[in-house]
Amino acid sequence: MVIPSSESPNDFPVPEEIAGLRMTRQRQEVYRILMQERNHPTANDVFMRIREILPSVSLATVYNCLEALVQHGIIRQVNFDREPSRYCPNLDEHGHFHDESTGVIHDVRFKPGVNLTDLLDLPPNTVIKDIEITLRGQLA
Amino acid sequence: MVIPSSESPNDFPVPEEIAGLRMTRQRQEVYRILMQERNHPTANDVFMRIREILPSVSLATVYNCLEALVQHGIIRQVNFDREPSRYCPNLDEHGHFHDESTGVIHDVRFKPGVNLTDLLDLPPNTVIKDIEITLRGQLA
DNA sequence: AACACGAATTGGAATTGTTCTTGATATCGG
DNA sequence: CCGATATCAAGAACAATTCCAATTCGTGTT
Repeated sequence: MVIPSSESPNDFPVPEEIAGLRMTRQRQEVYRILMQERNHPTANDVFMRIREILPSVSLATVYNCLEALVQHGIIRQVNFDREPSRYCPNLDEHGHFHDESTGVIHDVRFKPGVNLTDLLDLPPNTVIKDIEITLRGQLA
Repeated sequence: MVIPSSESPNDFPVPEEIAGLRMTRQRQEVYRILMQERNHPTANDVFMRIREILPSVSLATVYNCLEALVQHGIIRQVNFDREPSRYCPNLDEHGHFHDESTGVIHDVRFKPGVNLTDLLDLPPNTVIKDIEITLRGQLA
């Protein structure tokens, strides 16, 4: 059983401001939870975790914080089919492997030297802003 | 203005049964619409189109048909972020490029000889069932 | 420290795409 | 033709997310 602490563990520094975004207490906690739980939690997962420390936070605020962090490029939003969105603080270019037998999502790096857009037959003059690569399967 | 024809254009053969799936009239039409409109339509797009020919079809039936076709590997379901699902009759391995300025979705082939899983740093003993690669950007 | 103002937060209602439920209808094997 | 099974239609239900209005908070300025 997890006993909620009145104070959030300070495992790593949470800046007061990132990329021009005011880091309020709620945003700090949301970010901290993402850094701490590398499980690609959903908004609701974050909501349940944050209430252990800041019981008054609303789900809407969690969504607001997540969106603010995403907009400022501090975290990434990851979608699998129509499942609830998940959030990921790993900013390196990477994909996601969804293990269907456990439900766990693994980050997948590209092999060294791979530049994905080189391998695609893209229309000419394409400006790519974002790539998302997701895999479904099982760890046999 | 489009005048609904009482009969569906028979541009290509629609089998009576595919992969063990009974091809009812509704499923035939849904499939035909997807083959005809390569715009990656949403369920609602298909719904509006099918009513021109079969006015009694319900949205639920469109969803049922699309799901049946997806389950039997006849079409593919494509998701962009949290937007409505889109459907695609192109079964070749390919990605999707979402042009943000026009909203159009382009199929993106891999360059010849590219095997995506070779380029990824996957955990050992991984069985991949499905890969989805989506790109967002603009045609400059 | 008090103030003013914009930003952030809350809680609940609303929205949206999709799924479920129920009863009717069609189709298949015998 | 008959019963079993699959499919369909219509609308209600659902779940994730967004919107809204009211309050609170933070920050910069006197």
